[in-house]
Amino acid sequence: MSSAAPPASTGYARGRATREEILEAAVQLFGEVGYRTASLREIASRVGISHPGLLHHFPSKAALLEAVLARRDEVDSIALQADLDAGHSLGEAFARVVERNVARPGIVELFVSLSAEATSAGHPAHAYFRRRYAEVPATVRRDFEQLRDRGVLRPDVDPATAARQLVAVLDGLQVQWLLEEGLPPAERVDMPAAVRAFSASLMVG
Amino acid sequence: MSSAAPPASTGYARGRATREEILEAAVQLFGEVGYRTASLREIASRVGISHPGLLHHFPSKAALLEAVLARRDEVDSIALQADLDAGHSLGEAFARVVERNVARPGIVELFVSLSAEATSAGHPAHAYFRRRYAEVPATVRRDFEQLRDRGVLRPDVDPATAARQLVAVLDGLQVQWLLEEGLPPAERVDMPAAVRAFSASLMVG
DNA sequence: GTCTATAGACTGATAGAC
DNA sequence: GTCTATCAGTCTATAGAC
Repeated sequence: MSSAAPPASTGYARGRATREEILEAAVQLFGEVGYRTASLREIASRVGISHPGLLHHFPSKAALLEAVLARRDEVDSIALQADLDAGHSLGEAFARVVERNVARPGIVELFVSLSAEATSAGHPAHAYFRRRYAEVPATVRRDFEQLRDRGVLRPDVDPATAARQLVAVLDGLQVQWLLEEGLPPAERVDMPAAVRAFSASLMVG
Repeated sequence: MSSAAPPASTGYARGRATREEILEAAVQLFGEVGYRTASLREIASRVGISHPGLLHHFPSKAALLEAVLARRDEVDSIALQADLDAGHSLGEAFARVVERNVARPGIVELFVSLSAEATSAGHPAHAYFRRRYAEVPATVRRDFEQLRDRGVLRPDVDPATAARQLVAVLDGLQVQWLLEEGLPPAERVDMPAAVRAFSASLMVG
């Protein structure tokens, strides 16, 4: 499958490959300039097709955004679940998500740009991010409640507050990290280390 | 001065009033949809003039953005300094900044939108936010170092790491808070309380 | 100081050929 | 599945009248 196979009469294999390329280019450009400022023409030209060609695969710009978010969710949740299944704590699993993202700055840019943009009510990703920010801190809170019951969480730490703080630290560090682009690595935030340090500061001993 | 005075032959007083109105409307719209998506026509129409009328006061869109940022810096730094002069700790002064911002959601939206947008190298506020994110954590770090020397900071807390975390918590909570708009207040993050809780968790006993 | 008119460029989406 | 051509809308900025 894939690669340089000539377009078959079905056109199917070529179509699949292009769909992936489009999603990849869209992640990149949405990250660079945000959803609203990104143009279908620019995304299309980056994968070597015209913008009506792109619209054959995704019927509208908003549909393309939905597909981008659905794909990120799929990839991330599989990797996260694998880390949890391997016995890592939730905090450590988060740190490993960050570790992977540091290697793919486009993903970090995507979520920083989109979460800020989607803050406004009319944005096509508004509902997505509202759901995400309702669910993620709640999941972390439940995890912290279990840790508290097992005596692992520091007794003076409130699970709900700490969950919010962990998510906030994650998001806030990404902005700092992006704005330090080009600095010598030693002067940039070490995001995975910072996340681990914060998690550790919530636990006993 | 100000108010319903008829346009004098100098046109000066009227001009000053309009400049303030434009800046206010720009803060609002830049916050709502970001700098790039905001249009001069929309800002102009919100203050009841045409867009060439607006461009008489600010020669370009980027100049308008600069003026908005300069004005926010002025207002915020005066208020922050007043709190410090009144004997409040830096952490408490930050919490009070947040307290004021909660009453003016447009300001929170402005900084969340712009800091995310300005992450990309070509953005007209890129240099501004790079400077800001180099200076603010450094100032907090110096403050924490003094607290450590006076035995107020918990001995296991690293000033530099904690400074970064405090700034990150501030930024991250703003995103959470904006995405919880419309929820009953009890379910929304209490940002000032969360900032105070985080600051307190860094101090001894 | 504010306006109308306009230049010149870009946008998302559609029609229809191949 | 991809193209060219095009529609109807948007944008920043400028020219020039009043």
